[in-house]
Amino acid sequence: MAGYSNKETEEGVGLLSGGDRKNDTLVFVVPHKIGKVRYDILKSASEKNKICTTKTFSSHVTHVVTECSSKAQLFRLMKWTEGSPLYRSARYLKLSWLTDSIKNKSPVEIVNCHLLSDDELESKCQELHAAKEESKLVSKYECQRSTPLHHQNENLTDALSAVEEEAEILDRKEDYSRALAFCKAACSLKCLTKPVSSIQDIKGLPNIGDHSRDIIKEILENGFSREVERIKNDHSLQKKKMFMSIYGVGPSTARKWVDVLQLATIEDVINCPSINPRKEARLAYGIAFHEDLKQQVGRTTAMRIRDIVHNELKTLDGEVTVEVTGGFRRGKQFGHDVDLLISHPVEGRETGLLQKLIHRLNSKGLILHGVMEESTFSEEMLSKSSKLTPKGQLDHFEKWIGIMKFPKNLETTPQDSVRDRKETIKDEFKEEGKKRIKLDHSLTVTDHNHIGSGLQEQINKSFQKSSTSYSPSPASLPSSSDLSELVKLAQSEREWRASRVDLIIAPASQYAYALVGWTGSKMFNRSLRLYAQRELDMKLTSHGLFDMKQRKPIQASSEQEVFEILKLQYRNPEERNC
DNA sequence: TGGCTTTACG
DNA sequence: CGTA
DNA sequence: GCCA
Repeated sequence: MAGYSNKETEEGVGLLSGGDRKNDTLVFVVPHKIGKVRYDILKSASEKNKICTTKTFSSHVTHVVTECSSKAQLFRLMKWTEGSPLYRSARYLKLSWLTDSIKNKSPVEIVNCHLLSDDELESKCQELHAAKEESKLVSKYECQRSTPLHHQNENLTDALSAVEEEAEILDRKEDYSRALAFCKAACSLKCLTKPVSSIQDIKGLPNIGDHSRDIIKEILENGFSREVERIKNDHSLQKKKMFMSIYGVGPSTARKWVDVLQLATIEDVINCPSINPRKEARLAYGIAFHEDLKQQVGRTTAMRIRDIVHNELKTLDGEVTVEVTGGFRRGKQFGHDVDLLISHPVEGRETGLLQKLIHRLNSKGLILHGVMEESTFSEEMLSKSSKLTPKGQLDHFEKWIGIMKFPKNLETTPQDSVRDRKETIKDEFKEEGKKRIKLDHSLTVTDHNHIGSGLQEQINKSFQKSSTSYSPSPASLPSSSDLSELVKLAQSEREWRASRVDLIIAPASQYAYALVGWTGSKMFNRSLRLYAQRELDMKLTSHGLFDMKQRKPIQASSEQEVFEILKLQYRNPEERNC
């Protein structure tokens, strides 16, 4: 078929199929069903990408694109005759070929879904119907649905996320909620099992109103949204986004740096005399190690950090458990930080562990920077509306938020190691049932023992190899958080990579709730908590669940039990990627 | 038109 | 204000 | 912005 399209025209211009040379492509956009405004949008977008379009048919036309649903309909409309040699010379395609080409910035290869069907009756009707049925089944709360990490509508959710990000950075009060709205709209698309191909497909989806629908509609029709393109081309916004990727910088600081101080790069920040984060060490480390921290942590690295931490904990108490939570537990291959949930099967034996752990890690030179957070949590706080609860009488630390040094010589990522790990995790999920706690506290511990000891040897070797780069803090670290000192350290030859790590301690009684909370996603938790409050009159946190009617806390010993109490179908962590 | 998860810590 |  |  492709062979026939390689032919000579009157002017002797050789035409190749697939548009090997952009200049050879002339796209006839059939005006029927396409308004003037839309044609102008398509035309200017095409021209930007050096694709020529025309409103009139001629012998130079190489591609005919149309909104008509079949070739038969098109020929009837144009009053063409099927047999005419003139019309046979071009390819007959759906408009999606042009919009895909605009997205691709060059004519794309023609695939099956671009072809205009010959039949008037289409199987598409069926698809539409199925999609419509599906969207009716999308429930109101995100926590009632299965939301996989990868889905069928990433182009649309990316667009909505872009609008969401813009709202997050604007500093009007109502924008916070606008951002939430776009986030929810994207979530509704994430749980669909088929790509949205027509605006009909999103009829009945929750959380998609006028604005989101218009954005989706525009992308379906033209391949892009003018609002999203505007956001992508907003340089000031992009700078703020970049600054917000610094650990310790939020919307307010990013706005100040771009709008007031007129900074554009990390170098500008480092060299800006009016920025002196001496007071806030966290920010100084965030700026200095931005290169390290913006790079995503791989799954294998996350698991190794877990093993390192577990090894240290085992010297303190053999029964302690460590679980990787956060995005990795939901199946992500990369993450911006590593969340480790630490617990002990015996209630109370977890107290004081975190301090000792940090001390040990520090003495081995594995800690770059960190902040301990005290916990004042008590049962009454769940029920009490008043905020004044006196500080905990005991030194009780709930979490450590910091930056660890990960030895580069452990960074090797053999493929089978990755696969092994994935399977281990999957098995843990499968087993996760009635005997969750038991598994955590027996089988998994012994399982990791083996991996751990080999690792310990490697770490020990690293220490011997270069005692200077791993010498314990604070000896090798600048005593103050002087930014230029830290930048020097960050830019020096070092044998470790800085990684963001969160260590969280949970007593056995709170473990199930902590696991749900720290596994996320953030959106899943918001939805879960809103649902608990609205539908059950219960208050959910990462510490527990409180029944507001009975005025008493409700215990749970596994994630399954938490879902059960909340009258929700259980969702695997991989299904919580809202 | 009010509410949008949670809410303390550093 | 930023982080979880 | 979306919903009750």
